[in-house]
Order: sequence, then structure tokens, then C-alpha cells
Amino acid sequence: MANTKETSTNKQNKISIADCNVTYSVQLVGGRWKLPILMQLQKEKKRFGELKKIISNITERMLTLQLRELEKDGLVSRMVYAEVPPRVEYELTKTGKELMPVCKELHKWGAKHKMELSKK
Amino acid sequence: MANTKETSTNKQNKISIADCNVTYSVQLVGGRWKLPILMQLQKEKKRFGELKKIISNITERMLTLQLRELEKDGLVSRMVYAEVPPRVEYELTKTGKELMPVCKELHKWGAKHKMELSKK
DNA sequence: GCCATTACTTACATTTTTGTATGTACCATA
DNA sequence: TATGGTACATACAAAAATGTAAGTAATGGC
Repeated sequence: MANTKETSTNKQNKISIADCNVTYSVQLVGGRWKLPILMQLQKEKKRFGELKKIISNITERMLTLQLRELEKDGLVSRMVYAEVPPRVEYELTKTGKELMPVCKELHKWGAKHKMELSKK
Repeated sequence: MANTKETSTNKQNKISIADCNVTYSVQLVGGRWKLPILMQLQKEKKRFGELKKIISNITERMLTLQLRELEKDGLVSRMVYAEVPPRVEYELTKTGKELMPVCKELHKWGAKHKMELSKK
């Protein structure tokens, strides 16, 4: 996430593979906590602390990191209110919202797949 | 990929997060080379060597590892012909094929998203 | 006997991701 | 002056994913 070596084969492969829009899309939501975050923001915007409470086991560090990436990638917007103690709200962007129907399809596929696996 | 420590927080989180079918699905195709492989098998089955040739930059090791996981997860089937030199063919399973329409949606979303980003 | 071909395997190194623990700024209130 | 709440940041450690380099088995053809 942080501190990537720009010249590594690893990094170069990651970049070149994202030429494909499917791979690109999956990379955007591939971080461990990104989908859990997006799901929580689906219905309404939420504060940092709310996300932390709802998403069990996530640490503040990971929540921050993943939110920053989602923001950089244009899936989530961040609103800071000049208050003390601070208040920061996160919300899906238009692009983020447009991803939700695709998630629904993934959900369907995953559910069906899990069921079929369990039969064996 | 190989050698995971069963008791690590990391692993435990990975597992618990897959309760959600969306996250579960994304995990199945999340490996670096899995989507490139799946895309290649979309139209027709292919031999190990063909995949290696077509997917530029993939190493034999990574191709093997990712194919093994795709097989274990029921997305790809493996057929070994008792010949020398060996011939092994890989093919999408029913489940794998059913994922393709979802990939198409992801593709659309990714393409649109990329376009919008490039405007800024 | 030697070589070529194919689909791997193995040992190891590097890079990336994730987790742990602790510290910070801000100001209102006690 | 001390305390509490919020949303972080930072240094470090562990784990996981990926990459590199070399080797293997099998057999048909030279």
C-alpha cells in the first residue's frame, strides 16, 4: 500500500495488468477492507468512528489506509468538518454508487457458487 | 498463496470477511494473474504452454500456482493427457463460465470510470 | 547414449500488504 | 491543570504474495 518500489517487476506487472478494465476494477476493490467499507457506505454516509465500530476487527490504521485509497481512486468522498473533536464523514461518490449493482451480481454469483460447493 | 499461517490475525480476518458473498467472490479472482487466465479461457480451453505464451510476463511458477487455486476454487478444470511430452488442458467450469457476464459488467464500469478519471 | 519437448517442482529472495503499539492535535469541560 | 473525545499519524513487525533461478520426469527421435 505505502512504500512501493516503482521499478520492481511486481509493480510493473501490476500496472500492465490493469490495462484490462476487468482487472483494473478488481484491483480498485481488492484491498482487504475495501468492500466491507463500501458496503457500509451503500445506504448512507458514515463517520470514521462509525465505520470502525461496525466493521469488526478493522484497525484504525487499516481503516485510514483503505479509505485514503478509495478516496484517491474516486470511489469515496471525504468531508471534514472544522469541529473539535473532529468530525469526518465518508460517502460513496457517483462512481462508487455505480459499482453497487455490479456488486449485487457478484453477490449472486458468490452465493450460488458457495451453495454448489457445499453440496460436494 | 502457499504457506499461510492458520492462526494469524491476517488469515482470520481474511476468512471472516469472506462471509460476505461479494468479498468472497472478489477473493476468488483477486490473485494477480487469475483474471488474465480466466479471460484467456473464456472462448476455448487452452494448454499450459499456450497460456504462458499469451499472458506476457507470467512465470511458469505463477501460472501453475494460480491455475491450481482456480482449480481448487472450482473455476477451472484441468485435463491431463497421458502423453509424452505431457499435454494438459485448462477449461472454464460451469461456475467459471457463469462469472463471465459479471466480468463484463465490471469491464463496463471500469472503462467508464477510467474515462471519467482521465477528464480530470 | 543424448537431446528436445512439456508441464511442472523446489529453494530462495524480494516486494507488498496487513497488523501492533503508541503518540498527536485540537478544544471544551470539569 | 487535567481529562476526554475524535480522527488520525508513525515506527515497527509479521505475514502473505510475487518473482528468480534452477532442476525434474518421461519418452520418442537422432
